Amino acid sequence: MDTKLLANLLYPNAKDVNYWLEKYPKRELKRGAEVTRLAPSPTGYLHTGHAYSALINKLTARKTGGIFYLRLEDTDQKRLIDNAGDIAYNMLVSYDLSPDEGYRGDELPQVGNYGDYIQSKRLGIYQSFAKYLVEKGKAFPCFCKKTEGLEDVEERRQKQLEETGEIEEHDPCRNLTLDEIKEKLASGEEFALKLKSAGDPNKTIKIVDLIKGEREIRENAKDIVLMKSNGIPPYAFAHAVDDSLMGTTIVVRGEEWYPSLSAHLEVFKALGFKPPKYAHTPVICKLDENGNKRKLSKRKDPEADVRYFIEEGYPKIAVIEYLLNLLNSDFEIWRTNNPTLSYKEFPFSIEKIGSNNPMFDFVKLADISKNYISHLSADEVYRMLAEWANRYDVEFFKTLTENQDFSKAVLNIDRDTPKPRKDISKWSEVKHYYDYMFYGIKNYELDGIDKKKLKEVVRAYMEVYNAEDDKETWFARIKEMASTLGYATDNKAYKQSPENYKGNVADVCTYIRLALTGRKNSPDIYSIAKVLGAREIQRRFENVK
RNA sequence: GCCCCUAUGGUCAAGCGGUUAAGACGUCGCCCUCUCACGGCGGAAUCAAGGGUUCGAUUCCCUUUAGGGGUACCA
Repeated sequence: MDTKLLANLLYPNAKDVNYWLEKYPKRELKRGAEVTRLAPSPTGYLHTGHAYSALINKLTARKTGGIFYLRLEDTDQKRLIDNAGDIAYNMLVSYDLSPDEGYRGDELPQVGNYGDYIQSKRLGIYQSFAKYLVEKGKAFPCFCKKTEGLEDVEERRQKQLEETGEIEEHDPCRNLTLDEIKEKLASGEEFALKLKSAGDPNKTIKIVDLIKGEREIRENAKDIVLMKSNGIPPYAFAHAVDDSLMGTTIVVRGEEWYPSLSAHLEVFKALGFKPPKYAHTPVICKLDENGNKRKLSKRKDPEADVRYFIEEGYPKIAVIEYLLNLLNSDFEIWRTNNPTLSYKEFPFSIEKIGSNNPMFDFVKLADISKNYISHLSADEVYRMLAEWANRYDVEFFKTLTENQDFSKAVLNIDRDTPKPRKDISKWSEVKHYYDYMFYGIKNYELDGIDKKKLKEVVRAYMEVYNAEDDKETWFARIKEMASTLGYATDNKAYKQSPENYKGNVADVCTYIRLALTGRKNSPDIYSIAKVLGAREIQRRFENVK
């Protein structure tokens, strides 16, 4: 068969591949520098798994002095969603995972010399390489009726299995003669371009996966589709062409790609390109209703969308550190040893990524987040909280910003100490946590409380309260008052013979706390009183008395 | 069905032929304490099962089981 003729027949207008090869010369980078990329499909949101990959990519590029770029894989027209590219880019930026190169949202121009970074804008490039493969006799047109989605394929495969007992991997159209092809073309039949696989499934090839290590996989033998009949390449071909031309050195992708690796490798080989290194990452899972592990799913799990964490008000760094902890489990040890360093200083290693699919753990996330927040200053907390509230709780934002000093004072309670409180894990919790500070007391937690004693204590305390007291005199005063009312001021004495007392000083404090906050538990009441101020305190006492 | 991946406490996991099997979260108890947190101390809890290989297996091999993924003109 005259493949040159065929190639011209199929792609009469395609440029020679050398045009592109010259346009996109090899990157000049220092030794060891890795070029990584995130290549999401713009389908409406950025998956938590994307953030996870992006982190690996970004850290690897930074560590080696390389480049991390963003490419949009919009080759499936059925699933495209408006603005999805923007969403993806903005999410990366907001998590401090901005790409160094590539697509930057619909507003900003792309950066880098290897664009376009949107696949649908690269059709000419794919055509050239498709034509090249035809010329080399490594690809052929297939005129079979195209299938529409998974059901069709399953049906066809099932039928094939029943008829022949096995699934034919080589496509019958690879045997079409030039005349037959010409005829079909002339009658206007659409064609898909398929790889004429030269692989032998009984042979294996050795590969090295950065995460899985050395492996042997079967050679590909499937005549996979290189160009769909609509002229757009599917993932496999676009991947090989783009990552070669763009100079990607490490492809980080989910483990779900691992089974198709041999096919991808064959495409690289056919193209005459050296394949990149691969890192197939574990997939983040969760436990479903039936107790089974399963992949985080966009439809069922809100946490599959990274925007969820922002909406809930988890600090971005906390989310990143949680992910990092999943990636390299020694991160935690490093973190405790280096409590003030940025996670960016952590010696991240792709090889240390485990191969188990981790379960997403909100409790752990909350813990990391609480630790992170506890180390922030009141100013920082205020800033981040206000930023969050401004978008997600406007009413609270108003309250918060109406009196900045007061808000900051509230947020500073038990904060500026060697052992700061760790009780806030996300911004959406704060309003409820401190509602008695911002909104007054709606209702009192009175179950199990002796109201007579409560009133008695509050009345007595009103008499002796002095807003000028420092903490020690403040407490001394409470003790004194407690004592005259018949409460124990010494815990041990109280424990030994509780019958001699009305209660102990802890109970007295509980009454005061109740009057001040409406709650039985709260941060330090001395600080709370200070922040509330003398007038407000009097008011609150009056309410209870 | 076929192919691939994975398997250490409830969760995340160190480990890479000989260990009292780290650590973190959670959980439980105690201490500290004006409550709650924080902090400190301590406890309970793990090598999926069965075969090999070996002087010796959590570690290497096989089988089973379980879970995940793939088997698309989706990525």
